[in-house]
Amino acid sequence: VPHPHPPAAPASRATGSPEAGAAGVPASYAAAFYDRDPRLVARELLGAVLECRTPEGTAGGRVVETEAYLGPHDPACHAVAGRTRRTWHLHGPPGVAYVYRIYGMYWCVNAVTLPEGVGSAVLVRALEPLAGIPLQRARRGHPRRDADLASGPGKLCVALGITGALDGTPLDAGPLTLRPGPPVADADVMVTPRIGITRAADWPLRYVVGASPHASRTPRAFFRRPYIPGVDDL
DNA sequence: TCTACGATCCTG
DNA sequence: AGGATCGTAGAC
Repeated sequence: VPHPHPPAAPASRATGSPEAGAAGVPASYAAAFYDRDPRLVARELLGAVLECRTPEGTAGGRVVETEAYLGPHDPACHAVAGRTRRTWHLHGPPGVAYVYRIYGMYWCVNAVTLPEGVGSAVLVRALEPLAGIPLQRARRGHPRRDADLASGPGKLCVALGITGALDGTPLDAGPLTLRPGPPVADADVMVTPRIGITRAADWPLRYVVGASPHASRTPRAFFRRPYIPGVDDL
C-alpha cells in the first residue's frame, strides 16, 4: 500500500514563500533559500520533497542524499568548462533545475544555487519514494524492493520521469517541484566524498541520511562522519 | 556482499 | 576521449 502523503513540518528554515500552508509551512522554498553556499543548501535539502508531474501521473519522494558542486573553482563541477549550451542553466539564477545527461543514457537533476553567473548546484542523488509508487515501479521495471526505486541520481530521474525537457524550469512551480519536508537532525546526517568523480575526490561534499535504506551505497573505502554545522558549511 | 566491466552518446 | 551511472556477472 502506498505511503501516505508526507506530513507538513515545522520547517523554520524554509521561509518566505508566497503561499504558506494552513500550519504556516511554506509550500515551496523562497529564492533566497537557494541563493546560498551549495553545501548549506545540500544539507538542508535532506528531508525535502521532490515531485514530478507528468501526463502519466505524479511521482515523488523524500530527499535522502545530495551532493554539493561549488562552482568554477571546484574541479568536479561542470562549471569548470564555463557557460556552454549544456551548462547554461547551471550558471543561471538560483532555484531552477539543471538537468543533464550522463554516460549517454541517464539524466541527473540539480537545484541551482548562488546568483546568476556563478555555476554551482546541488545534485539530488536519492529519494525515499512517497507519491505515485506504482508508477515509479513500472518506470523502473518493477524491482523487488522500493529501496531500489530511486537510490541513485539516474534511477531517481527514471522513477519520476525527469528528462532534459525540465532543464531550466523553476522548482517552486510547474511540473517539477521541491518543497520543505520534515527536517532531518544534524546527528542523522553523514558526510562522505562525492560518488563517481575522479577530481577533488576527497572533498567531503556528499550528504546522506545515514540510517536511510533508500540512499545509494557508500563505497567501503570512503570515509564517513557525522555532519558538523559550522565546519561542513562554512 | 562486494568489485569489475560494458552499454551508450553528448560534450569540449 | 571521457564522464556527477546502472545492471549484471562473477568471486568470496
